[in-house]
Amino acid sequence: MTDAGDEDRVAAWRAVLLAQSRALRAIERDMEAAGVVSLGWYDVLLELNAAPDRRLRMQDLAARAVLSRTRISRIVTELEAAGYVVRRPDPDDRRAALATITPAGRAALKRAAPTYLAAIEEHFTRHLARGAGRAIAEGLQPVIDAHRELLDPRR
Amino acid sequence: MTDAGDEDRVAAWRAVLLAQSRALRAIERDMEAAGVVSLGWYDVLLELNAAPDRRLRMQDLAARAVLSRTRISRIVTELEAAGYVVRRPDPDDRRAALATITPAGRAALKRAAPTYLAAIEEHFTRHLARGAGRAIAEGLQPVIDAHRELLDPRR
DNA sequence: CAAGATTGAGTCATCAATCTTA
DNA sequence: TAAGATTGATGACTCAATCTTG
Repeated sequence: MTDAGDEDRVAAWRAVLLAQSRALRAIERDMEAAGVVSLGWYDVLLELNAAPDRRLRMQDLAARAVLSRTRISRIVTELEAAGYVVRRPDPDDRRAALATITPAGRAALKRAAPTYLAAIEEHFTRHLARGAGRAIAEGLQPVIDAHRELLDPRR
Repeated sequence: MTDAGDEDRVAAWRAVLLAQSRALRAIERDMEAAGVVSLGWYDVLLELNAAPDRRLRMQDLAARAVLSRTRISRIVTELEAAGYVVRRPDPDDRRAALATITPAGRAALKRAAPTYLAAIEEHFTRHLARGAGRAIAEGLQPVIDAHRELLDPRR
């Protein structure tokens, strides 16, 4: 059953799984406690804010964020109700919907940013040894890229 | 709003988040397609199998696996119905429940192991550069340990 | 009254089906 | 007929309340 050699080969995977699930819970708790937008909302607002013209098609949003296509749809509906985003059909391809962040959305993002950054520092970054952050980010990038191509070959 | 310095400090976190969510989905799909136990079940069976006497209290199971205390309770109930685990009160402390893996459970674990290992290789490990696996595992360990202590100071 | 565990009720996320436009 | 997106139904997960034993 999973001998020592196997264990070695899955160690990095299990470390990612454990570190992520532990830190994520803690970060979400902090954001909830601070009364700022949830992590899901934050991620969507962050990507929209960074996008050209501050807007993105649903699909591109899903590819960038850590969320499924359907989940994006639901979250954008919530964000729209909160006034943080507007959704309009893409004039170039009327099947597509463009989500655009509003000034209120940018304000909410700005309010949440300090909590978000502090929580990541407290529950994740703070524990990393010198250089480990870069090694992790660069080490994992090929994994992320490989799956991005699978999802969306044109990128 | 999140300037370049901030981005650097959260890069490792976002990489972990993205790599985990992408790879996890793919691994779960493979296990589902192969008709073997789910990742949740696998994790519990794996920990039980590795434990002294092949058994663990619910709480210790939750601390080791990537699952909450309540979720463990639910999964153990399912595993028990499948005949993969038995649950008995701990004779030393009758408040506690001990979950023990059965021979059928070990067989299920053994059947799932090749798919599990192959999926991790295919969707995660394969993409890592030489040495990156170890750097990631060792780099993240302090994060995991920090949260373990928070959950359970005696360990 | 605290610790270990389970359960009822509610929330969140996903799949498959659907709607609309290309 | 396919691509983009949304939604209805369902299953997974979590919180708080509860039960039992220390």
